Amino acid sequence: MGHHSCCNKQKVKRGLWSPEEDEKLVNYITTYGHGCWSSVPKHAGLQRCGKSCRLRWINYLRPDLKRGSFSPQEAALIIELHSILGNRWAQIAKHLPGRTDNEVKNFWNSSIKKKIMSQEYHARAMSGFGDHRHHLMAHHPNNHLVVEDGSFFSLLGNPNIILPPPQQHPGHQLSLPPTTSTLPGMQGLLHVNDNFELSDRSDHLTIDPFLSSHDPFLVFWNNLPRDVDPSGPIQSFEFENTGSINANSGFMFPSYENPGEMPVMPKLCDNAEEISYCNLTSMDSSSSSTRSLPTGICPSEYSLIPNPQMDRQTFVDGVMLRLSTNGIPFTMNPSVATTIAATRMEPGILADPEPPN
DNA sequence: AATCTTAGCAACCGCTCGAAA
DNA sequence: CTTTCGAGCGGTTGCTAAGAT
Repeated sequence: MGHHSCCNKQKVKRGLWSPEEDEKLVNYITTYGHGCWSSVPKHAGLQRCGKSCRLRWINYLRPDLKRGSFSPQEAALIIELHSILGNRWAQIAKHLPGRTDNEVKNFWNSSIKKKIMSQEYHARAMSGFGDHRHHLMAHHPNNHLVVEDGSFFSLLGNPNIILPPPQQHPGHQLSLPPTTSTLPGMQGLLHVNDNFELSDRSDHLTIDPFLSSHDPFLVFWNNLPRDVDPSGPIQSFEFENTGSINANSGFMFPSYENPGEMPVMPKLCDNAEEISYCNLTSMDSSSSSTRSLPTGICPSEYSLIPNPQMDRQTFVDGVMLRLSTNGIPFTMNPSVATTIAATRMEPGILADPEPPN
């Protein structure tokens, strides 16, 4: 088992880096940039291979690294992302500013992996390490939906929730399956009936934290009026106490008319006016109903890391996340709305369209 | 106190991918 | 089209320190 090809050409040092080596590498890269990594050790005066230099810089010397132990929020995010992305550490790390894929991988293998095996830890992680209940509150008449609670869970963690690109759906129509049981990763959601309950406040909904990672958005949808006209003017609605939420009474999770269609990232736009909508047609009961689902997310007030390569977009800071459905604005606390997820992203969905030549 | 075990972490290795020749 | 090379990724190894025996 020999060294990498770039390491065979010269005598290279291996093993831990000395402070002197670190200093040489930092001085060189901060002055000249890394350029071609294979030429870095020569120019920096290091007896290392370029690959080793690259790794040392990326995983340890980069100035934007966070260091230190992972916060509970980061741990919860890693768990959430891993449940969707699997061992794609680089993808996961992209959503953790200042963390490297190596760091996330080590943390997972040395810490989370074992703990998550136990049901107890799993429940704790999903509960957000804090308050044991999440709260969704709809404030009428301002039509603001506020998710209270500083803990983490995903808004759109369900890949099935992401809409196909509009160009593939001129009518923006999605059909919903009669049951969610066949949707991947949705097993737990069938228990939603048993764990959702309404508090004594008519506009106050309490969700069992163990299931809260499953899209509070859906709770919101389930309480949207059924007679919304997506083509009509902006209208208000009431978020009513309709009794217990019945997962069977309305649609839960959108599927795709064509299973081969790719889910896409919600469109990100610069202002609320650009938010667009899709209709969802429920076909799980004798009478169909149509609701409007926002396909646009307005991040104008927030620090968003846009990256076309990302599978998910992470909100880093911010006060409130302004969303809108069917022309009806509402806000969400981004400390809760940590991630907006999608399994795939179509080119051009995130970025502004190229101007015509 | 000595030895063994374990956890955490840094670094390495082999592989894939994409760009360039 | 094929080859080469660099960058990046995920799996794995190996070192060190702390804890257990």
